[in-house]
Amino acid sequence: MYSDKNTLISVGLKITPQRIAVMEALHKLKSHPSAEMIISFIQKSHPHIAVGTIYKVLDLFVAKGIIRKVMTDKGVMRYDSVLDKHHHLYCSESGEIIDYVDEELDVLLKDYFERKKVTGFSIEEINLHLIGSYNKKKKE
Amino acid sequence: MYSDKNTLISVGLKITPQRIAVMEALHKLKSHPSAEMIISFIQKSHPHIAVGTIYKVLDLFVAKGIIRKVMTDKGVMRYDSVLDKHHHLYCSESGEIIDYVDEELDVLLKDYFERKKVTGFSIEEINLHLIGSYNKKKKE
DNA sequence: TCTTAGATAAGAATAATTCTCATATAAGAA
DNA sequence: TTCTTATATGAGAATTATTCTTATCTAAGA
Repeated sequence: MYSDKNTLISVGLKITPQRIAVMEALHKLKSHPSAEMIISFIQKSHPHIAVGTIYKVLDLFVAKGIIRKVMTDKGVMRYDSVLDKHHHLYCSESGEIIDYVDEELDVLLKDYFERKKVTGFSIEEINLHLIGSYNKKKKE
Repeated sequence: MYSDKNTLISVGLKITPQRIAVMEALHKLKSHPSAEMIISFIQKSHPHIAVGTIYKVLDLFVAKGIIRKVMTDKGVMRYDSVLDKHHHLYCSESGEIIDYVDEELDVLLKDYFERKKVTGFSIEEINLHLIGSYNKKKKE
């Protein structure tokens, strides 16, 4: 797997301490962190890195395809450093967002949309969002 | 189908002109409007309704289950007045969000997750988000 | 018509993100 | 190794989006 520096080089970006710090934060905060979580994390070890810089670097990484923005209905930006095809579990209790990977599911959805052909709409991506909660099994 | 007033009454809310205006806006702006779109729409005909009131009424409607928040990766709140089970098409060009309804898809997903049983995670809702674009067919 | 619990207006406050521009610096050239 | 310069960053102001506060208004039951 690429190192952080190699990733930057591979997309034509200069290696700066601030960018390395952001990438580290994204990898260590595994749970699709919000901008605020990333900022807090970074400022613990790099208190001099400006908030504006972090936002700018995050936007740059999204633009370069190094990370992706995550959909939420909370009105805050969250980020995903895992680029491989996956879906998300949204814990309605904790707010946690967990990756869900299953190739069978991907095939199922792909087949369905090849059959169904949503008229006039060219599909680029299919994301499944599962809302639920951990552990407390509903007794239905 | 319920009228706006009946909807309010059915969830124990008083009928106020501001609430009626918000409901009208939600029904007329069919495309999962952002808070800003709703505010702009309402202030054309009700310039005296305060922005804070609109936000408060929207939150109240979400809390009462009259409308729902829509997931986006844009960091702004958008709302959905259609409560029936459906999925969304996200147009990556226009930003438009369109409802997608297909019972077969719902059955497919339900069956899949009954077989798969995501360990320790109690599913409340399954939402499919299709990202793509209209009309310009990709020549693959 | 009166009463009052709850709703709203207005704008201040907060939170999240973007912008500006002087200064710093990564990295290629010499 | 030093120099150069195109690009990056810091700092905080500005903007945008949303929430809070509280005096006043009002929906609807009595």
